[in-house]
Amino acid sequence: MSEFARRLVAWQREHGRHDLPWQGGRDPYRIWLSEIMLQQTQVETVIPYYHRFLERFPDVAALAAAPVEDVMALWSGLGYYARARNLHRAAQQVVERHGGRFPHSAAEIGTLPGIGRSTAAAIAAFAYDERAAILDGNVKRVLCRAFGIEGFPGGKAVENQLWALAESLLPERGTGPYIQAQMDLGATVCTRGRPACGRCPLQDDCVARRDGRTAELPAARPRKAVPRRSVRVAVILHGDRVLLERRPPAGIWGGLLALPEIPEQVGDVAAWADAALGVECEEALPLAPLTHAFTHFVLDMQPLRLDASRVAAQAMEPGHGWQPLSALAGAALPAPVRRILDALAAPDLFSG
DNA sequence: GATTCGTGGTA
DNA sequence: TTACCAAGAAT
Repeated sequence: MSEFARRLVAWQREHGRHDLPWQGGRDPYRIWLSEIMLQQTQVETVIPYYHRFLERFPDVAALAAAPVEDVMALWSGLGYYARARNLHRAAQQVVERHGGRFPHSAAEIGTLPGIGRSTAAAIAAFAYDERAAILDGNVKRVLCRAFGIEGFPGGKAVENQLWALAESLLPERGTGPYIQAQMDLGATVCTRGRPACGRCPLQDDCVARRDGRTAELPAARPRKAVPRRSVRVAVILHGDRVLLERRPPAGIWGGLLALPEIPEQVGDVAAWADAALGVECEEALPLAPLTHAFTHFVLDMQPLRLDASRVAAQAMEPGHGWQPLSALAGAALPAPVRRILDALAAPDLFSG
């Protein structure tokens, strides 16, 4: 075993994380679920979602048999909703193509939707002790600092270099504890800002530490201006219901329920609601605006409240998007839509 | 190879 | 306030 791996594993035994909800077992379903939820998402955010999801879908068969809408609802607020759609699709593939038995090799696991090279390796290592390297944000940061790797690690060239390095450092046995050690070190010691080098098992050999360059490695993503967009959305109320629309599968908030967007050129919003949605409304009243920041753009949202005076009976039938306000807690809503509707139910008395 | 996908935490 | 980005994958 390389000295690198030996020190990491020894450190992990003493100082790593051993009591996370998805640790301690070998159920590939639970490991898989945790790995998907943890993609680009921090541990503390995932934990409550993980428990709720397992309670509703205790195994891959239960997940495969569920309507995708139920899956999306349990993912509401977690972001990157394609993960939930892919998770559901993959569960159905496991049932149909693998007889309900999760595939046993990283190569096979990696063919399932939503599972790439790193996630496949993590599942295979934790569930089946397969010897396979991972390369997530933690590992990239640890390797870039320890070995003084230059260049943005999200770029293809540097990433290939890191994959090769990660493979070369793999111990012959005990991949699970080793990759857990890499992730734990990155998450708790070799952090992005203010790394705790004094507690690091690699400090004697770390290039970034030696050269005083922990703030420069790994290299930051190249700059890019973040575009800003603004949109008006309609909060149309009728009795105890609000009108929501199912977003198309692809694109932002794919498959979720959202507030209808008011086209930019519309002047008379009430007239638009009548013509476009078949809802006769009173005058539109502005609610508190909010800003929602995505990774790649910023969205300014101006919600307008409209009270429907008359709605076609057909439009009130199930499937037409009128959701009872009481059912929103379990609905598949994006975070800002949930925020707008929550404010509707409990207005912030101090906002003025 | 570059973009597109959420959300919340941190400095 | 702004910038950055976390157990990445798909296109």
